[in-house]
Order: sequence, then C-alpha cells, then structure tokens
Amino acid sequence: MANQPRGETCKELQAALDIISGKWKPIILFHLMENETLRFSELQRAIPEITKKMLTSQLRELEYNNIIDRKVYQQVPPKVEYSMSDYGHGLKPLLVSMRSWGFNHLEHLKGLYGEDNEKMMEN
Amino acid sequence: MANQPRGETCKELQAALDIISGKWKPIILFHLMENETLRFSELQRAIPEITKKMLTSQLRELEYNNIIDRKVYQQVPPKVEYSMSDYGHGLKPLLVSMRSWGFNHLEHLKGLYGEDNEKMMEN
DNA sequence: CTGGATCCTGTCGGATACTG
DNA sequence: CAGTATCCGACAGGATCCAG
Repeated sequence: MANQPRGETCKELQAALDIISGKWKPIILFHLMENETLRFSELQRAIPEITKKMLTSQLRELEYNNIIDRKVYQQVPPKVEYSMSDYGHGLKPLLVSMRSWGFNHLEHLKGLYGEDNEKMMEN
Repeated sequence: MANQPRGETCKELQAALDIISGKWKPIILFHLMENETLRFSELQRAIPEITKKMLTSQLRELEYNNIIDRKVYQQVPPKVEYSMSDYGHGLKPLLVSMRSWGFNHLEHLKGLYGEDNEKMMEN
C-alpha cells in the first residue's frame, strides 16, 4: 500500500514500455512471435522500411532484456537466427492485450472523429 | 486470419502505445486513476519535474483520445479539473498488467545482471 | 550475410517569459 | 490559475559507407 506514484515512480511501467516502445520493436516482436526463428535478412525482408542499423539496435536491446535469443552459426556466409526466448514468450499476452485494446481504440476514435480522419491534430 | 504483421501493420499496437508512451503519460494516468479528479496545479505538484508545457500537451493528447475528461470552471481564478473518462477507465487493466510485467521484468534483469546495475548499455 | 562506424536531421522535450 | 509562445539542446532514428 501507499504505492502512490510519487516522485520518480512508475518505473515498472516504464520498464515495460522500454521493451516495446521504439519505432520497430512491436513489429519485430510480432514477427518473431509468429515465426519461431528468423534470420537477420528475413527480418529485413519482412520489414522492408527498416534500416540495418535500426534492426540491429532494436534486436540488441531485445536481446539484452532477454526477450529474444540470438543464435550465431559460425560459418562462412554468416548466419544469425533470432527467436523469442522462453522468458520472452511471457510478454505475448501483454502484447496481445495491447493490440486488442488498440484495435478497439481505433474503432472508438472513428466513432468520435469519423472514418476519414487519421490524426487531425495538425496545427 | 492471415493477419500477419506485414508492411504497415501493427497499427493497433501502435495505437495503444501512442496513448501511454511519452515521458509523462504513464505517471499522469496513474495519478488520475487514483485520484478521481485533479486540477492542473495539483498534477503539477504531484509531478514536480514536469513543465507546464509538457503537462498541457500530454493532457491534451489524452483528452483528444477520450481517455480523460477536462472540465473547465468559468470563474475568475481559472479552474480546470481532469479526470479519467468512462472510456478511459477501460485502459486501467492494461496499465496494471504492464506495470505488473514491468515489475517482474526489473526483477528478472536483476537476476541477469545483478542488483547494482542500471543499464550498463553505455558504449 | 550480418553487422559496425559515421554523419546528419527531425522531433521530443526542457527553460523561460508572457497572457487572460 | 491555467495555460501559450519561443527558443534550443539532446537524442532517436535515417543514410551511407566500411568490414569480417
């Protein structure tokens, strides 16, 4: 009790957000959740707009947080496979809940502001 | 089915993230969830580090998304009260889940990298 | 093929001053 | 009291080149 968010609190929530926020983390995670293992190049092809730098950095962060596993095959054309870690799978329900809420929310916004509008917050 | 995240997908998840991401949204939301209604100045005092500009902008976004209600009292010293909207309360379970996962994750990281370390990703 | 190293830019967020 | 208006620095993220 007395767990009111005062001062520097909410770090638990922040910790969760740090994992999935960032421009590419969500889509990377969904790809990995649905494909068991993916090579670096497969992820690149699955997410054409992402740059190698971004893909690398996002994967590194996920790996650091033990969400995904990185398996390196020591061979001449390098081969690296990424997959959700056992621990990382525990994130799935949360992601599903978030997507579900998000889907509903998009519908909600349509009801509020109409179908044809995306953001309308301009200026 | 066939809802694989391809191309510009994951927008539902992004929609959810857009609501709660941002440096101050989480703590603002928790304050509003625990306090029924709060005035602008009360939020300022509750979150001393935040600037008025940030507080205003974050509240505006939450209001635009119908997460919170903004009630203006037309009187000489202005008075504005913020509170979770009915719709906004539907976000609570998600936030609680996220905080819970985040708490567990912080423990998990401690187990991986030790207590005394915060990020260690430097360089 | 899987990255690392640089450089660059847009946006997010902070500081400060002003206003109804 | 509850904001708005500016200015500005920091940093996430992109483009490009280099490397094992």
